[in-house]
Amino acid sequence: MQLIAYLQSAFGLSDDLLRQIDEASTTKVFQKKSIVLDTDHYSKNVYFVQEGLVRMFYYKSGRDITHYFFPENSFSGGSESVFNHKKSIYGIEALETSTLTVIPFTAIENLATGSIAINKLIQAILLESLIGFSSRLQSLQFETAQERYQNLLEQHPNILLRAPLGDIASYLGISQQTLSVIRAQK
Amino acid sequence: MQLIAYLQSAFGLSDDLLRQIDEASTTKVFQKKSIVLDTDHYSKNVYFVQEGLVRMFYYKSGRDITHYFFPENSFSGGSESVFNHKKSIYGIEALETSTLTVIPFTAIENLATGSIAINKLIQAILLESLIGFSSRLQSLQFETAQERYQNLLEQHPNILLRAPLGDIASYLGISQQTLSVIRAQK
DNA sequence: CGTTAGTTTGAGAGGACTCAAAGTCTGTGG
DNA sequence: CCACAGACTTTGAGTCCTCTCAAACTAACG
Repeated sequence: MQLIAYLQSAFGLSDDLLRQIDEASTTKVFQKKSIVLDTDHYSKNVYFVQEGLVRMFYYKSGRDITHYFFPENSFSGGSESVFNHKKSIYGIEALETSTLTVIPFTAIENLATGSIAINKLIQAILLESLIGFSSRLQSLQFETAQERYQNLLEQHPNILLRAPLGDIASYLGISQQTLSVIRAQK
Repeated sequence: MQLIAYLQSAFGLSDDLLRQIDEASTTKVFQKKSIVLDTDHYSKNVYFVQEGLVRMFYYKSGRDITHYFFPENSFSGGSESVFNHKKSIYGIEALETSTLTVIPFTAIENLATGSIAINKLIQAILLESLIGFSSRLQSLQFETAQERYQNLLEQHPNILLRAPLGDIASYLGISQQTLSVIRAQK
């Protein structure tokens, strides 16, 4: 789905706001395995995944860790760095050839100074992100690797099919070998 | 510090808004070990800790888990349930006799329909909460129990002194016994 | 069809858990 | 002011999950 259509259906923004967002944004195709956004850069962009699958990742002690997967019709962008003015430790990689709409967040911020609706949109995105973190936290703290895999399998079976095992392992917080073992026993 | 003074210094809200928030809020003293908010209830209140220390907790498989500690000058309240309309799994307990200001979030929401500044306040609270979760997640995923304890010791040494070990252990995501062992060796 | 990335398998090690029991602290009633 | 009960903390033994290191497979791509 296209960004504007999505915003309209999910948030019911006025035509005028939609037009302004549309004008500020650009849509680009990223090849499979290409880097959409490097780690450790300043970036005030938000990416809307129109088509395809991307992963947000970062480096921790030299390892590549998957922070999150973003399939079609989702917003990706290092929340913290977009809202703060900090360097983002996160990078974004296209796992499939993907069509992304790049939205400069500064444009959203400008609109936000004059529109309550846009503020609500921002809050909705923040809240969604918060809920995601919260459930991730619970899962890491209380579930075994096995259970986490099982949940992913039930909730996002397509990701299992579309992303490399290594990326999934780091997303689940386990080593690739462990994931392999878990997957074998079933 | 009192809520209004805090809001003024941290967010620079207008006198008019401050007055409205003040009028909607009430301040109460909770005895040590008393329950400020039960788990599994609907609650649209936000609590500002003027004095004392409270912990937010929930039950997971029959165990009492500390979600977070809130010392003086911080806002407590089950973010997710305040913003959604869901039951909160979180409860709040006073670890010390504490003075709390209870703010009905509906009042904030009402003000938010007409004030960009209030929207920014809401976003700031959400963002802070997001950053907190994020660092918690990282810590759980990559640090050993030992390191997590060490960090808490460095960043919030007072909590170690003011809260029971069992509550701290569940906050760190380890058993009380393990925390005891870690604390002994050093 | 060979090179490289991705996945599986195995052995051994270590951290944290559980269950269990002993020891210490704290506050209340005598 | 002391003694005792209940809460809190420590210590120990044994177990299990997940990790690392290492090596063998397998699939993908030019």
